[in-house]
Amino acid sequence: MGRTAVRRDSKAAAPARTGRKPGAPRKAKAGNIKAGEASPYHHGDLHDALLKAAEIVLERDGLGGLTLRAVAREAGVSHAAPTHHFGDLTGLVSELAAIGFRQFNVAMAAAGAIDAPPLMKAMARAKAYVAYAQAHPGIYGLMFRTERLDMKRPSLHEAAGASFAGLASSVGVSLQQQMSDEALSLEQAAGIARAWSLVHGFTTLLLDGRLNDILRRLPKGNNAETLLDAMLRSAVVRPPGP
Amino acid sequence: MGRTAVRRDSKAAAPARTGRKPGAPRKAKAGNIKAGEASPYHHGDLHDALLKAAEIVLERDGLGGLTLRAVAREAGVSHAAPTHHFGDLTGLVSELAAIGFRQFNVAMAAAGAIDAPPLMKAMARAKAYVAYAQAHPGIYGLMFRTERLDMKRPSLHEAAGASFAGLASSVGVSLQQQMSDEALSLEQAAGIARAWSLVHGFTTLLLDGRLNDILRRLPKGNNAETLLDAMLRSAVVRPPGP
DNA sequence: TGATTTATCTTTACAGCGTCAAGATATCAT
DNA sequence: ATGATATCTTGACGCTGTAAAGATAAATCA
Repeated sequence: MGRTAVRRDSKAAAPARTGRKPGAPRKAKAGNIKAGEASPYHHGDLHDALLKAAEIVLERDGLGGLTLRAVAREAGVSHAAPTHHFGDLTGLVSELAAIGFRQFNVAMAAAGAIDAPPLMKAMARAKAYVAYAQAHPGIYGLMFRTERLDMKRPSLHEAAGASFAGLASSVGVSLQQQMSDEALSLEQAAGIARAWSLVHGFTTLLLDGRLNDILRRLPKGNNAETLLDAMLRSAVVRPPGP
Repeated sequence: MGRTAVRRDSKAAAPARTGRKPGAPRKAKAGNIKAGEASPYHHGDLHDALLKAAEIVLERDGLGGLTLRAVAREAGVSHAAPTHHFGDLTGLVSELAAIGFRQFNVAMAAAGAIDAPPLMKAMARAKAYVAYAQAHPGIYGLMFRTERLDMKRPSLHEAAGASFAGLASSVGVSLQQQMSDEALSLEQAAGIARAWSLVHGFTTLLLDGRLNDILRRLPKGNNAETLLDAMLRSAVVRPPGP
């Protein structure tokens, strides 16, 4: 009775969506929306469109601005549309993180493909690692924001696992040993932990602005990259010997 | 007009608060509430009580559960009470992070006070670093969740700066050089970045569960501590040479 | 002391959020 | 063609942060 509902959403949200009465003549074969047309009731490829919108929102408004409703607005659909495709916010965030891991894996594979002595290769990989994070700070942050992820999601679990495998193999742990769930020697494990901790720690500190004081006080001509270089040079990479 | 308000808060929130009509005989000198008494209108030391409540909520419900209203409920006050003391959620979170940095600084100072050769001291400090984070995972996470902090808050800025100073000095940068905002050599900066990245990276990976796979496959009798030990042993600590 | 100012806390209100349920619409299978 | 199913919208609810206004106690001052 005495309860007057108030509409709160979709104020100036999606353009050209209102005012289409039942029975509009939209056809639009799946996955092939003509540019410029008003959006049809069935989007066609909303799943991917939402993920792209999410990436835009994330890098534009930061993690705090990454909400289901903001993504829906960005994609021009109703606020509840994402639920159907991702279940909940954790689902969408997890899928976005999975995309990040896959992008990351591609970048790391490219960096590892060069022909160079082991030490040079290791440095190139480390630089590619940091470079990816700097190019996609929002996504990299997401990839390691465990409390907002569902690591059991197959796509995320797989992509993150591939990243880890790449890292391990670059430190000298054979792929065979990885797959078989075999035990690691303490030295092998330490090698993985050391390499990963060093580069991940540097990356997160850098992205979080925790190195700003250091960077500001560096000798002229230096920056985050040269600092990374110097840091890696000073961190001797020992081959995993017996 | 047709707008019926609905009460939504304080369902079974604070005990023994309702039913105290105007003119109750509470006196309670500031900062000295007798245990068991019903809470007075003026709490006396709500600022600290809220911070303690916040820490409880954080370690119990995680970062997602750390809300102004949850903290107010935990402290037994109205949902808007925290605003007066901290301005907004960022303010409260930042104060909590500042407390974390101060606790952390105490722990690190204790670890650095031992009498041992430099290498042993460095290892002891690193272990103390990780140990603090493991003992207070929620707070440690907060201390580095930059997007939720206001680093310009004096208390936080100061406490975080002290942490950094302690770190730098433990790597051989004189306090005098730090205070004077003097330039750092690339080697000095690399030394700081390397030590911090290594230990911070290990800590965050560990707390985020990213090392679980490694830990599970370690030889019998090993755990996160022995892995850290092995990692630090393999990371040669070079003295900051000229 | 008594009056007034100030600090502290509560109440009320509102918009944004995630999420569920129900309805509308388009595509697919038969 | 027709029924089933997938996709998307609408509406509602309780949660959140936060602003504004009211209530109460403490502090200050005459």
